[in-house]
Amino acid sequence: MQTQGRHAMTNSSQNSTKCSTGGGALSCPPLKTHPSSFADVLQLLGAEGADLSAASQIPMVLRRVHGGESLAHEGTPADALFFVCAGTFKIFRTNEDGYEQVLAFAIRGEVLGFDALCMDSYPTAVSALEESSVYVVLKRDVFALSQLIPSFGVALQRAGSMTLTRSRELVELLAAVASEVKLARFLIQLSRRMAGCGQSPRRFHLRMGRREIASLLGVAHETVSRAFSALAAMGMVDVSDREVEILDLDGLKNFARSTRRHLNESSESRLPRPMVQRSDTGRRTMARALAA
Amino acid sequence: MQTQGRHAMTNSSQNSTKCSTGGGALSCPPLKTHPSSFADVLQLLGAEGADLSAASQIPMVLRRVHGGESLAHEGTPADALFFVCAGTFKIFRTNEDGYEQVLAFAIRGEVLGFDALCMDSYPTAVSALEESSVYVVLKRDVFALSQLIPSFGVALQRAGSMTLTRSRELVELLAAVASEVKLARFLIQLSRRMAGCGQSPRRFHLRMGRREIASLLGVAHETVSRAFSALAAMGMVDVSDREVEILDLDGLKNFARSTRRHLNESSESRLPRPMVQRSDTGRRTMARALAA
DNA sequence: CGATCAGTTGAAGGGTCTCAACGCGAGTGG
DNA sequence: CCACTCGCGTTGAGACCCTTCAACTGATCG
Repeated sequence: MQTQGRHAMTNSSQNSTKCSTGGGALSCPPLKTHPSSFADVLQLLGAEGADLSAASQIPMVLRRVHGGESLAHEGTPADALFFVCAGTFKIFRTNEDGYEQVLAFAIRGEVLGFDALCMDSYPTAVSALEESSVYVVLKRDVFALSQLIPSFGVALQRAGSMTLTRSRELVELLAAVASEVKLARFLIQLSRRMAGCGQSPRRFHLRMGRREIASLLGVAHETVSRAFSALAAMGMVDVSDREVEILDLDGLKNFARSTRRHLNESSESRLPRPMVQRSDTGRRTMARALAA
Repeated sequence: MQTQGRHAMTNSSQNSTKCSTGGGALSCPPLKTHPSSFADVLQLLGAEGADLSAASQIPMVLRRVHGGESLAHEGTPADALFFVCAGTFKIFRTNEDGYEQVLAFAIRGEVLGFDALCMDSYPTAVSALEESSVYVVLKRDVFALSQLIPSFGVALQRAGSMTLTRSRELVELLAAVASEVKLARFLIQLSRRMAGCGQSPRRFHLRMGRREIASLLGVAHETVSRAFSALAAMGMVDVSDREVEILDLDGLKNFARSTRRHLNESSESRLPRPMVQRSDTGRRTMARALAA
């Protein structure tokens, strides 16, 4: 689907700060109230249903979020937690220079605002990249909810733990590789997450622009563009604007293993490496060789 | 204190994989058992004491960890959660090439193994950088403990949230700056965390080596060394091996604000920068000018 | 005391940033 | 309807920061 042209999402995924509501997390029209919402959230987070008749007085609404709309603003009072039901979100911070640093992308099943549990205001901003929906839980209700529905507390812990794992994977991605390898790892992570949501792991539509990917990966957006071209020239992927198809997943995974130092300081190397030769970095050579 | 020479911690902070216990988190001699341990942990995490007489059958021990010893190995079954009571830890992953990617450092008050809550085996390894101690809580007891001592569950959530916030700050650090700025931001974060533990925010002893800092920051260790020299030449810090003194915290913070693009896509620049001239990137110029 | 390792510094090369130009699509308003 | 504007994505060219290799110092340890 989505056979529309190049910038189909342009009008909705532009610079945020548009039609955001800011405060008042429950101020949007609730499409659904609490009879089965708890069950939905628990299923969303991968937990088994339990005695969820207890918490009938605690509000939990499904909120619809338009593309470009903000769920949370950096520095504003943090009153709610969100569970992504559908759509895509970006988590970011805005520098005082105006530079937008993307910290993560979130899709179905993930929790938003978990980093605000330990403080009074949101440390990061959240905005939707497309038409999305989230379950809203007020922070002041989290404790009671965890008491009344124990599996909710467990599921919340698991979701937070998962978010931390994702963030650590991102650190690993950012810290020690060349730009094409960064992009390859990013695509693999994305592919895994899409598969976890029942989507195709080989072919998907990027909800974010090149600039946002570049911000996440810590490179210039031109470099992301060049990296896409390089991966395509290597036959790993097929890219047409935001439509991505992974042609050679094994090759991509193998390429994503490239490290910065091809010969590192571990003296007694556990696995001897016979194929790397001196006087050549190896990674760029590998890319060029495969591209030729 | 610690007037010893350059590599005082060498024998204890060397390559890990030494006297690690691996499995069996409770297999070390417990120095203390549960009467007041819960109160200690709650205070450690910044929560107020509560009805902690309920959970007298749940084991919670204070485990001593020697420098270089591992608390968790990547991929081994995850059975426990740890709360740092004293000392310093590094969280890292080892690439199949043997390259050690540091993901975070942890000090007093932080939780270790939170990312393992959502899976069966530890996704990251943890080892001590110095003589340290942690409270050990078995994963299978976390649920019961949260039920019996509600403030424990809240404190655990807060600790996880804090860890996620730290990880996001690290992503921000890694993603978009030059090496000296990276180091400056790293030092500022470290300073803040030291202050949070009651230590001096201006003068402290680095528990980790240049290679480990370099791995965290995603640069070569020589670059870290040069960045230290550059910050010292700018008069920001005074560095003698692992002893660091921050001389000009305001200047350091100001310098840490430097972004990659000195003229970014925000049209109306709020702070005009008069000293940068064309045909020069500006950040290196700034460093050299201050160093001269 | 030789070996080893952490840390520093220098020199050369290359990958990335930055600036620039171009094509393209969408929205706007004449 | 169509020029116009705007933003996204791509590609090229030059400058430069970082990586890599190398050598050196100093300290620890067997």
